[in-house]
Amino acid sequence: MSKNAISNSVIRRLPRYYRFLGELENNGYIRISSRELAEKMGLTASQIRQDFNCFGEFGQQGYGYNVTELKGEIGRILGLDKQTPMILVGAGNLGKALAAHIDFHNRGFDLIGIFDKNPDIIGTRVGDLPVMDISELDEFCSEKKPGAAILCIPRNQAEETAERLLSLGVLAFWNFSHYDLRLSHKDVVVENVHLGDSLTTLSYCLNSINEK
Amino acid sequence: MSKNAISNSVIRRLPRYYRFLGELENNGYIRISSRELAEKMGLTASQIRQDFNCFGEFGQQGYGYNVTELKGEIGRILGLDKQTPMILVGAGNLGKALAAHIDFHNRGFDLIGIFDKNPDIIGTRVGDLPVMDISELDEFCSEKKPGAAILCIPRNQAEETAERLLSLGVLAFWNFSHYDLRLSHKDVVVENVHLGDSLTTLSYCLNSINEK
DNA sequence: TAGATTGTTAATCGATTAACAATC
DNA sequence: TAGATTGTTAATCGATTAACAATC
Repeated sequence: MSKNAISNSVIRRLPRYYRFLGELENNGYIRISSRELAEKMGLTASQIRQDFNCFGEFGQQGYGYNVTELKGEIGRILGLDKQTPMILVGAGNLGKALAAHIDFHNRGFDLIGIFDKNPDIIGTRVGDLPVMDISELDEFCSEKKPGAAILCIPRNQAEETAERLLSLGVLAFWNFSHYDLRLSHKDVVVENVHLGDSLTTLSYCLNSINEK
Repeated sequence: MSKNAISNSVIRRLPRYYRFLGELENNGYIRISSRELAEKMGLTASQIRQDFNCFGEFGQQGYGYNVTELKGEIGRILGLDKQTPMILVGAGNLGKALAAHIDFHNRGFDLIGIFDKNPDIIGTRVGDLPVMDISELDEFCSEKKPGAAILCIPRNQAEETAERLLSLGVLAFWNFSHYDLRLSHKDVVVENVHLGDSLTTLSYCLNSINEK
């Protein structure tokens, strides 16, 4: 569908477009111009038009963009019109919070299994899913074929677990372990989330305003 | 301390440098060259030297960088040599997970208070802090003067709560509510975290490899 | 039709990479 | 001293912004 290679900067803005268009839709907007959207999002109209034109022509001269239609297009570009089965490995505080907090279905995924190795956690429920023993992982994957996994496990288990999941056919990782997963395998998709780095950035910014 | 305006791209890399240098230190490294560090981090040696030179001269020709010394310098740049008192507003799943999961002290902050408005949560403990009633917020802030806050509250309460905290002297926000905080106040520091956007990006990347 | 706004090309700006003199 | 590697300037590359013809 995409024309050429899409730059990372553009990709990172797509979910935000999708989010804003959803809000506009909820607020009853039927159409919006690039100029108006730019103002709301803190971007330039040029950039918005350039971004959209990576994927096609979604607007109409003299009119602008139809909000619902554009949201639909971007949703399809993001792959939100279908759901990839996903599992969670590591049901500690953070894992449970994500399982409960995230609207997986609207993000292109379906959370179908949760695993941990702690006997105190195994058997408890998170939402409507039971936490399973990590020893059941192989069997579960053979049967249910999850294409993606959330890693909420300690740093030192991340690489080993990732390798195991790869061999079981998992292609994509949402990785919260403090480890920069850059697996040698090609065609593996990783989104590393470093919450600590995010907070550290806040520290930098807070301190640099104090200096002025 | 900083020479000129530092670009956002550089700022975003600083926490990652800090993290890698910590690892190197733990693994017994005494010195490292930009070339070697670049290889480990997946950057170029040029970029690393450019980045560091925004802040000063931390290396030595013919030798490279002393790991501990460089880590110390970057830590100071990031403001990690002191801790800003911080509060958490919203002690649901995600709030509790962050309170338990994040090494605040090593990120330049000190978590000193947790607030919620749900009576079922008020009074429970998260780590060694009790969850306080949000009605005690004003008094607490007047006394303890937190400079930063984590917002783990629903979207529709984010702006109002942020305004209230601002009036109480809070300068910086680590914002997990699904709302792009861009407050009109100047000198307000915000780090918006959109976990949903991160997962959506994973969806895009997963789907684009499938197309090839 | 006239006005508005897109899609797209050209110009600018900023970030990354390459090169090399300085120096440990 | 010779070798290594920085700090820094210059060259390249890519992303953002400006401009405008196309067209609804």
